Amino acid sequence: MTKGPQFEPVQPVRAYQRIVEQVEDALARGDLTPGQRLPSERELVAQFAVSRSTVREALRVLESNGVVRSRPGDPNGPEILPYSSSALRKQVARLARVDQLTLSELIGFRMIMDGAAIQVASRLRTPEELDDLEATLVAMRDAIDVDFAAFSEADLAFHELIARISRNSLIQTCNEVVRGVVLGLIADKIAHAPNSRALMLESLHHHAEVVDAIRAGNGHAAARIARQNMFDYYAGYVPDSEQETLRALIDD
Amino acid sequence: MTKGPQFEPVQPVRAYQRIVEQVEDALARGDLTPGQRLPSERELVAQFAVSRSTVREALRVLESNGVVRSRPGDPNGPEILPYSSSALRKQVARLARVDQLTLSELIGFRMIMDGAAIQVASRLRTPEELDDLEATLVAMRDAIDVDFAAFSEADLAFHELIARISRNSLIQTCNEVVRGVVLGLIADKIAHAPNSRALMLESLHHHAEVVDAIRAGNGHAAARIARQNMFDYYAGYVPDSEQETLRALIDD
DNA sequence: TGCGCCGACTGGTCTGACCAGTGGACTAGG
DNA sequence: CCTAGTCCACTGGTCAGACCAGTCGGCGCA
Repeated sequence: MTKGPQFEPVQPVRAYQRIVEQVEDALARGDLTPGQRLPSERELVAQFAVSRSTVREALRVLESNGVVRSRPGDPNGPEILPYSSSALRKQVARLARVDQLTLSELIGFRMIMDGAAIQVASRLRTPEELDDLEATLVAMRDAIDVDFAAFSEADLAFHELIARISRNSLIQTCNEVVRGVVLGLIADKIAHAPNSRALMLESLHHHAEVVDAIRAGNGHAAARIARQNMFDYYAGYVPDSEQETLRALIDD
Repeated sequence: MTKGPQFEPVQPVRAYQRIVEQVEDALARGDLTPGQRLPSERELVAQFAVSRSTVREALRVLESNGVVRSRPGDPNGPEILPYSSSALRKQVARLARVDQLTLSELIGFRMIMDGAAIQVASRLRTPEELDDLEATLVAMRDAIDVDFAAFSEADLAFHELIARISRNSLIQTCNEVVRGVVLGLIADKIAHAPNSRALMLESLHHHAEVVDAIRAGNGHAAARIARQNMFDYYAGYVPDSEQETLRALIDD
């Protein structure tokens, strides 16, 4: 090795950090499963042989990681949560706010991501899954008559299904997370747009075309339509100067 | 509205949570910028008019979100960190461990993601960026003679450049995060593989082909080669049963 | 000028206390 | 017997004050 020994900066391990590790390891090993309860804070004090402040600092870390949730007064201890994308979403939302991630980058990410997922899905889909997609279209149609929130939920179900068909739960999670952040930024504007209903109908139409293309096994076409749809749906909310960048993503 | 009023569960806002919000808002507004220091804990106690325990619980949350870092003995207060993907990576790593995300899903995600980024990049790249890519290839060649870690770093630079050319920092972050998690799982195995050097050479060769295809403006070919490369590079580390799923991702 | 000591800080941890909630057990009243 | 109300043990959230081991800047000594 030409570089010589690689020393890393040494830093003390905090007690609360070791508690966090122990809990997360227990979760990874399966000794702890979602729905179970952690002992109460005072009980943890005894088990870990540290002070309550230390236990609580560890719990705050676990809580912000989406691992547990504490509820005051609950006779059972903190609850072990099932994995949810909320912690990831928080990170991405922070990225968007603090790191100047623009709306057009978020949308561009979705266009790329969703297009790729649809392309993969159009090859892997089983006949049953095709039926499921059709069913989702019907649900979307019905939801239009309710309100935007309902339509949005049906749309989410569609994309979740696509991600599931692509056999990759990370895609599903990513899609869900970024979609959540995007909607958080502009859902109100869409919901109150005067042509909201027309937008929903057009989106539904595009979705149907996507499903047709998937049925035909034409992944390229399906992905292209999906990207076009997302562009039409969202592009109005990004500055004109950035619209061109997004438009460039439509064709592959 | 046909659904009636939608009540949301009301839950008390904790003091430490409001401190977290205040700090993150200040960051979002730009009142706080990376590199700056927060006041010391005892000073924050005075400013927020809460106890030190509360301040510390808030700091633990901020710390686990990658917003600040505390160092004992530091005469300056906690440091405001620039955004880094470390917090995101922690989430994805947890997802991988706890939520049974498989290695093949992580690799599949990268194949899809990176392929899409390369496809976009091959259209958007400027001549200068093409030169930068060539330069990265040279760096990779040199790094092979050093060790695997160096090669890995040069490879990271290549992918960062691709992501940057695709004009989307979220892609870059995602790529970096998932790449980090994958390497964390199998870097040792690759580094100590007997044919490690041959693998690196082959990978370099593929990268060169990708650059050629990008220069030619053939996004499809570039993406396909990149996916193939990633498959060759990593597939040996996933169970046979899952290799087929990955192989299906190579062609588009 | 250079070096080492010192002291004023830092964050990490601990102790012990109080409070407002929660929910189970217990009890009085139907 | 069952219900409704009370009570109480316990929860997590917060507080005040203390000690410790580090860190680092400045002062004074060689």
